[in-house]
Amino acid sequence: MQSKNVNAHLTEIRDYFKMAVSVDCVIFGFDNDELKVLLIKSDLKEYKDMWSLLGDIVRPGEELDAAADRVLKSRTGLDQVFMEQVQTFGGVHRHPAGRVITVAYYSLVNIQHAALKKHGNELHWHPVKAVHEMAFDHKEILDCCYERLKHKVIEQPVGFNLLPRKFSLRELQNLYEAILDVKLDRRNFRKKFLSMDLLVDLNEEEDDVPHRPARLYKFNFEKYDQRKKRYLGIGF
Amino acid sequence: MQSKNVNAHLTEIRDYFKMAVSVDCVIFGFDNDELKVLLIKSDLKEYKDMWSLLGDIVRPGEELDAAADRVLKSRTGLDQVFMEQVQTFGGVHRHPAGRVITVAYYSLVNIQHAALKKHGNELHWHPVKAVHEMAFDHKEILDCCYERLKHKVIEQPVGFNLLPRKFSLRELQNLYEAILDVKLDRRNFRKKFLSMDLLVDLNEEEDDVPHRPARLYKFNFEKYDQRKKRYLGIGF
DNA sequence: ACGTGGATGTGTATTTTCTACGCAATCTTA
DNA sequence: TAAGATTGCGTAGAAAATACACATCCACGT
Repeated sequence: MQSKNVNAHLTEIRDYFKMAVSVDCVIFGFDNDELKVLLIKSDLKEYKDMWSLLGDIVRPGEELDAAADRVLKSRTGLDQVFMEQVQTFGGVHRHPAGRVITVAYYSLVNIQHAALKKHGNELHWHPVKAVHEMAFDHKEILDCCYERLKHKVIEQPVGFNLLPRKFSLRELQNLYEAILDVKLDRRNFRKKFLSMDLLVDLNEEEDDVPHRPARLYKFNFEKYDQRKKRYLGIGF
Repeated sequence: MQSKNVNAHLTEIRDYFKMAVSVDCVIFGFDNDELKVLLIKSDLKEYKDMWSLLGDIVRPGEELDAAADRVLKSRTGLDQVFMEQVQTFGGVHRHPAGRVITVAYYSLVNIQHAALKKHGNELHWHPVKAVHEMAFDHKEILDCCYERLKHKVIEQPVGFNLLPRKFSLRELQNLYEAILDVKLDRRNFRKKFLSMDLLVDLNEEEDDVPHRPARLYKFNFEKYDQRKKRYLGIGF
């Protein structure tokens, strides 16, 4: 930003400082072999009974990431989960109350660990594929974050954040198939993941399954963090 | 007591609408086999004589993308160039004038087509690798956009936006080598690009080169636009 | 007790892509 | 006209992605 504009007439400056900034969180979970998103019923009369993302105004003196963390924690009790800023939506008329620019985040949570705090509002996990109409421009934001997630999981193993600590390769594959909406070959998927050497074999087995139980693994976060961000396959 | 609380509440609400939003443009160009970025000397006393990105406050009633377009056009005369929103920076103290949240964009322009409008300010193309200290948090923003660009060019052929309409494969390779800061094999690079079938052989040759002239190509934007966004190599 | 169903765990062959080079052709300049 | 530098093309080997077969294990029903 150029200072010239900041130093313009004071009245102008006041106009410029009349915007509000909010954060909106697309909170993804995984349950029942489906990718889900946490939504809340809008209490704005303009969007009565429509579902909306979890968000809030950014407070004066509050960092953007902190605001997103606060929203997540206040609704799910969770913190220190995977979260990433995605894009900022600034449509002039996107909010009935005035010019509200919103910074969109998505986060990946273990749906079992989330302790939903309803505060009287209706809070619900929705299958992502079943969400259509939403309040504000939230459907657009959801779509944008979902695309980012798809892109992310094929580059880096972030899917683990959606799973329980212990999981089988089948569960992991179901997760990828659900997110990417593709069918994957079981054996190649297994080879691919085991060759990354990021899974720790727990020498445990599934329980309570009506068939041969699978081995359980956990993700090796330490090794992943140590390892340099892998060189992306440039191709040329 | 009661009224005091109400007043406090009102003040709070007003505080929420006391932020300013700006856009900052990382304008990339390519010249002399170097990736360059267009910077301007800051005239803010806090950052006297330091280089900063081109940006401006988002006006009331102005879309974010429109603000970025306006900044680009006002300084370079260019419009309808490749531009992408990257990330939003909201550090509480990032601007001396108050809480200014900035949305970062990067754009790719043909440096020859840019007609710099100096307005008395110092405007200059800097080699990206030679930029170190900058005003505000602009170095961080530049780095972030540069990383995004690196990521982008290995996924989609956007580099053409930095080149003249007619170019040789050598120039194209120099571009990629400069952006990615790698050395590429000449023959494999050629094969890779020709196999994409996005280059149109113009049956023309370079001129004024002290060696065998290379064939000139142009990018086939029509074919690229028609073609679906290629399925990213999932790998599993 | 035993076979069946369904899912797990491992291996191998094929295809495709990436990578590493060799060499002739072309143009400029000495 | 030879030397130097760069372009343009092709081929062989390595690595990765893909396709596919089969044996093993556990729960359950008869």
